[in-house]
Amino acid sequence: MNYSRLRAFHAVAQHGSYTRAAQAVNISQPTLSDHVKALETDYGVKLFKPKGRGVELTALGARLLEKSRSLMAQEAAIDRMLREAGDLATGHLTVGADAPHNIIPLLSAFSRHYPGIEVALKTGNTAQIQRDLLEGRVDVAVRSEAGYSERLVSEVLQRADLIAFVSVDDPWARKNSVELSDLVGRRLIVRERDSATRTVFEQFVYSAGLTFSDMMEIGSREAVKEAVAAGFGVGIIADTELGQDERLKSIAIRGSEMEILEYIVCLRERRSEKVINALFEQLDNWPGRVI
Amino acid sequence: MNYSRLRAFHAVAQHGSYTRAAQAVNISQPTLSDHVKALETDYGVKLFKPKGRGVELTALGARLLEKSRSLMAQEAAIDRMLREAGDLATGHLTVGADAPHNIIPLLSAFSRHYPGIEVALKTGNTAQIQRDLLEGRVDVAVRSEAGYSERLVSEVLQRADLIAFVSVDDPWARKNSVELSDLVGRRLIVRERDSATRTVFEQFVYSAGLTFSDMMEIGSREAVKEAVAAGFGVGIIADTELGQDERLKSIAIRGSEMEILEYIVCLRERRSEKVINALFEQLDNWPGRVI
DNA sequence: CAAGGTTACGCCGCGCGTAACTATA
DNA sequence: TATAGTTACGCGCGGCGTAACCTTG
Repeated sequence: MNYSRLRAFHAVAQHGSYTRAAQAVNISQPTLSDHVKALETDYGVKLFKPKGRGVELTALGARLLEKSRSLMAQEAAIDRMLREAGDLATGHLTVGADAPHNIIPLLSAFSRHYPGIEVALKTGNTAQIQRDLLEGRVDVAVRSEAGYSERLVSEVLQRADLIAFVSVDDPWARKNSVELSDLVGRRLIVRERDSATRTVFEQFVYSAGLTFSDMMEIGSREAVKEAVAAGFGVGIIADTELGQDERLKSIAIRGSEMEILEYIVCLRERRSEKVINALFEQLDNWPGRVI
Repeated sequence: MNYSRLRAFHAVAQHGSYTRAAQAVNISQPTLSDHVKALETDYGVKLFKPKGRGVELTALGARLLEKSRSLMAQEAAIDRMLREAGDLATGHLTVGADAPHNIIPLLSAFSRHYPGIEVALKTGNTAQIQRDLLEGRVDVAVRSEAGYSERLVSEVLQRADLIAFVSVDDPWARKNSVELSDLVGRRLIVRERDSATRTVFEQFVYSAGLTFSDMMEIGSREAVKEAVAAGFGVGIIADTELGQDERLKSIAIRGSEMEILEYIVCLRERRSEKVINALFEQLDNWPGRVI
């Protein structure tokens, strides 16, 4: 008796369709098909029969579903018990982040608070992090958009505004703020497409009906700062990310609030795990949290 | 929740020791240790505590054992249901044999009787077959000795006697029987050591206090026959294996009944599986069976 | 032709064993 | 010193996804 196979059967039986089950449990449909077939040939039984262009349970399949329900319930009970029993004296927490910047102080505090928990931080682009999260390779993720999926829950980690910044040698170095439209004449230094900063910025630019002809695209936050410091043009960045750099001067952008949000996200079904819950609690009590 | 890990915990908890559990479930002890540790660190809990030079359950471990017992019972119930539901209209049966000779007619009849069952025959030496059987790569095995292990059950497939045989041109070709001691002066053609035939033969020779100086060892049944047909000497073989060969004459060996048994063996816990049971029933009703 | 299921195939990680190491009586 | 458990490490199979194919309304 192989549990992967039984789980596959269970999912298909409960959803009444391979396709829907595959979506629901986030496993490819051919895999489910394989597993169910393996179950059937191993025991020499028939669990589903074709119906229309879908499938339906055989009598035996229906009996099996009853039993598998009860088994899954048992499993859930065990899982719940163990999760509730965890004392946070030991364990591990793996965080995935596309931009590790804002999460680090939180993790450092968390780690001090729960010294027995091994904390790991995994970086990657947003898509990688998303997959890692769905497939359990990370416990929580830090991302710039809230969860798309029904399967995810999130809380705001940080709220920031996009600002412009220039070199202290720049003619604008004396300004404290500009209009979005003022940027049109300048060369802009921005992050690559599909970075959170860039996405938000372009969205605002678009809704303001503006276009910029002279944009320089640079692949990392640090490199953007260096380029601006070297006088290449006006940088765009989240205010929290600018840091203290003597060579740079920040400039607010009036009128449009270019808000950029960062979320901490986890799978809904794992939200209640002791370690994950502890992290969210840490966040709720976070003095440095700007909302 | 990972079932391998839970099973590992269950085994260790029930047997009260990693070592004993490892023997009982036929999994190496480090593997069990790994799995239990993974369970513990994943949930941040402690399930066993050291005691003397063994381990004992923690309070949480004891609670988990209760639940895991119930889950294992559920599993067994599902397994039983599916096994009993099998209708032998489809499925598969893999047989391992060191000497495929005697099993083939049985399998052929079985296959005719249950055309939906895919029958496969896997050959190999006795040790390989033994491992395949214990690790589930074959459903049943055909072997010359009954199961050593408590975990195996067996039935006699065939009972045969060792006989001598010579070329029809041999001076002995007119004899119908000889004494074991008569063989001393002749060159004997035998199978390799650790073949069933050889093992039984040597055992009888030893207990009769005889020694043979002129033995020719040949690596296959067919090659032995060819060598004897070519006049190299006197062959030793199971009577059922001689077949019809115009060039050969069989000669009984008087006095000592050199009996050689072949068993069909399976894991005790799988004896009741529909397909396996059907094979044993086929054997019980086997007209060609010589006992 | 579109929606759903199956077959074919290749990759990767988990589960496993072996061997070396550590600890306890 | 012997027995029980842990750590280290490498291998192979099973679980998985992608892509192509088949089937039914």
